[in-house]
Amino acid sequence: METSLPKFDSVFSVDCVIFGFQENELKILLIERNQEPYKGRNALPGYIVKNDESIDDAAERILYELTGLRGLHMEQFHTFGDVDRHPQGRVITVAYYALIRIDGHNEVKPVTNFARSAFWQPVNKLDKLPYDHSKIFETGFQKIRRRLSYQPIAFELLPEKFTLTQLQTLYEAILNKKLDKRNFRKKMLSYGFLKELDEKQKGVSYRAATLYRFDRRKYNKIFQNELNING
Amino acid sequence: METSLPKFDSVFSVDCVIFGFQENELKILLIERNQEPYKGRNALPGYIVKNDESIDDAAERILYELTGLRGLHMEQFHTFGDVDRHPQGRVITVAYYALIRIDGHNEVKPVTNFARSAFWQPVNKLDKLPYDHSKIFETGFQKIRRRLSYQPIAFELLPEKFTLTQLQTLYEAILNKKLDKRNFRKKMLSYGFLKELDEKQKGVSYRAATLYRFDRRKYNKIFQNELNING
DNA sequence: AAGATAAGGTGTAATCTTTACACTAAGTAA
DNA sequence: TTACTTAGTGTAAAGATTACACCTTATCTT
Repeated sequence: METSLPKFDSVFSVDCVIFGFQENELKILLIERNQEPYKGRNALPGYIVKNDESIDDAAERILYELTGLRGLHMEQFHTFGDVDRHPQGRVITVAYYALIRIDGHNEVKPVTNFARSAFWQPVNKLDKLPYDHSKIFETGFQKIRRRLSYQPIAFELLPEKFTLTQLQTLYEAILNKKLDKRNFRKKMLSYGFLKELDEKQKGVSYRAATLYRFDRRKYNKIFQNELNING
Repeated sequence: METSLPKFDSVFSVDCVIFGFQENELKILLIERNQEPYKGRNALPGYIVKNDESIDDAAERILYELTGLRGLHMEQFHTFGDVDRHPQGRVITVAYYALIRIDGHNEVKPVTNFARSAFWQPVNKLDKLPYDHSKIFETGFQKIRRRLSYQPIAFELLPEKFTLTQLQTLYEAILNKKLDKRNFRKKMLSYGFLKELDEKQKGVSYRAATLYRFDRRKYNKIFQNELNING
């Protein structure tokens, strides 16, 4: 299958691990490939960096072309450069992650026809991915897990208004362990960047929980200080 | 100066930020370049990755060729890919750092003639470096600083036998702040991976301090657990 | 309307960690 | 012997983390 493909010398590409949270599950964004190799297989959104664009710019462009998502804050986390990681030749790939709120405003849909479709896949229902994409995903997952333990990045993933239980469920999904409800709430509220709203959850068949909103201004102030203390 | 140089299409390179500790100063390893561009200037050890080697392997080889150092544990920390970061064309560079004990067994000396010399330069006496090497250094420095705050990596930099004051001075150099002597000692000793020796510091004109040795076995055990707790 | 169901919401005591702080001890040099 | 310089040590207060269980409130069912 792969032998008839053209050989090229060396290129860089970008691969994206985009995390979202939907129906109480942590998910990542996959595309269905519409090109050989691995045509028809699901993979991380990724493509080749152009010669006249920085890798950061490439990451933005590629994510947009393959999924329609734009303007995310993406962060580089590792570069994968094994000789045989790509069947067509030497491809070194820079991996990025981002966290995004899945809502009505960001339907995912490829813009070019390199991808046939884009969709959210729960992280614990991931099949083996082509190339070394499974390894890339695992590395990225570890990075956000570690990062969550010193920076409350989870808000990026939640809707604008959320309940404390949703927040906790998300933490549990990322950290992969149960947390104590009272301690979790105490700690989160103690940060002071959660604003309690005069609104309750709707459409549940039990007692509705209070909604909260994330106050980015306060968060930045606190996080700034933390940086200064450590560095 | 740069216009007469050959243009190439796109390549990957590796740059190394190697930290050492000598005479109570934190230093990094620089080379004097023996090739255009920037011939005669001091720069980070770095060179082009071959087409048939992984970037990790390339990092090892390049460091050896330019400085004579071998077998270090190097860790990738960031990839720099701005379009114009290299005057001759598109060069994306993967940056690595390592921590090393400077002692009699690792004289630094280039093996190829791409570098005229290799030497240790105190981090707070660094001039502006060519390419974006200053930025690469800064990023690497930030990474080890952050890493030090959750993992006691400083031992890599010290001689086999060291005093607690040396250890503290090193911490202070990396974190760039004064630490409390009593609290520092209490904390370091509480980890349990420092072994007190029956030996004292020699050649000082004041009361000699007790020497300690780092117990890697115990350290690994503790660090393993920490990983499990957080992940 | 009463009862069942299901999640929401709350406080305290014990333990551990971190911080702040200052003097005596020991060795060398003059 | 004295002066100098760094080594080495303890404690109390404040803060953070952990473990733990019950009542409340809304909805749904009968």
